[in-house]
Amino acid sequence: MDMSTVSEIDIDQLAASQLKSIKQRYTKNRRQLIAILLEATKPITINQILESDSELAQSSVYRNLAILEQAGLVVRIITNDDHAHYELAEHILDHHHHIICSPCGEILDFHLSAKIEKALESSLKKIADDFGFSIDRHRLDLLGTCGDCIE
Amino acid sequence: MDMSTVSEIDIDQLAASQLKSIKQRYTKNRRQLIAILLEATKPITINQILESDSELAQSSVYRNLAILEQAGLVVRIITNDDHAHYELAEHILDHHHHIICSPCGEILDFHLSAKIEKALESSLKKIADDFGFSIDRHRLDLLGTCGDCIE
DNA sequence: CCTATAATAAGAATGATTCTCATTATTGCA
DNA sequence: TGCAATAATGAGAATCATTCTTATTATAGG
Repeated sequence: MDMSTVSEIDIDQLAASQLKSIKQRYTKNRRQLIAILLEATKPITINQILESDSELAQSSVYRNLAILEQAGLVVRIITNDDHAHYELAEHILDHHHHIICSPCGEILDFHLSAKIEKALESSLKKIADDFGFSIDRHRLDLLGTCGDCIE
Repeated sequence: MDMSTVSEIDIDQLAASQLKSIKQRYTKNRRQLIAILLEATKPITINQILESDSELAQSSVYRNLAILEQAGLVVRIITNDDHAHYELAEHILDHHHHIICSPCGEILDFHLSAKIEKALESSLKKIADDFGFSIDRHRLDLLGTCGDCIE
């Protein structure tokens, strides 16, 4: 299997189709956001997006990320950091979790072994049933301090 | 084992001692916050705290919850909801995770079986090492829709 | 009982995010 | 291809949870 679950060409089709299903267009700005998130390889903030492309208007970035999130293409990640982080949804990347540095706010992706992930999922399914919840997804975060911030 | 890891009497001693270690006093307001969180049995928002005791000043509640968090007595929980939720730290309650209803913002606690929790922890320890992270804690959230919001 | 120091609380300030609305782009149809 | 009709854009205003300021009040320790 190659690096990503979905090839870059397919992403455009996927994005167009998922946006269409909520009656939204796949515009130049939205295409650009997807491209930036794809290059980032880790969750990034709105400020980082604005720095990486000075053509983008802040208000449009906020609005379009919200729309991409509604379309299920992008996930917004909230931590104790002031700024939200954004990354592509798991069916575009793959299922993973986040390791978060509390001092600097950086977020990196990590993967659980298939075995533990599976055991966890089946546990969680049972728990959701017990609570009468309908589950969308789970998230697992590791909170601590990265090597750079330890010194 | 009884309902909580630490009995109510011990909490006062614990709170006093943990506050002292960061040179803070265990005042009437802070005692009251601990009591409210203990009664809540689930994570609650600042608004809910203010509603439950009209004597408390909003600014003091914010400040004191931040201090209780620094002392390691309280945990602040951030979700996609606008309002942060607060609950007592895990050495006062016990280690647990959160099931979150996206529509209404409600948060409930759940427990993983000891077996899976243990397997997960040892996995996470290895991953933290690989990343050169020093880990404080992990958190696992189940995101979905509660029974009340499904109808 | 004093005095120094910390905590309190009312309201102002901050800042990420959301909203407004006039302008610009796009789509579908003739 | 040209023309509405409709959607997207972007600049700046508004919102609102949270944090900060500061004058007042409480507390601890000699």
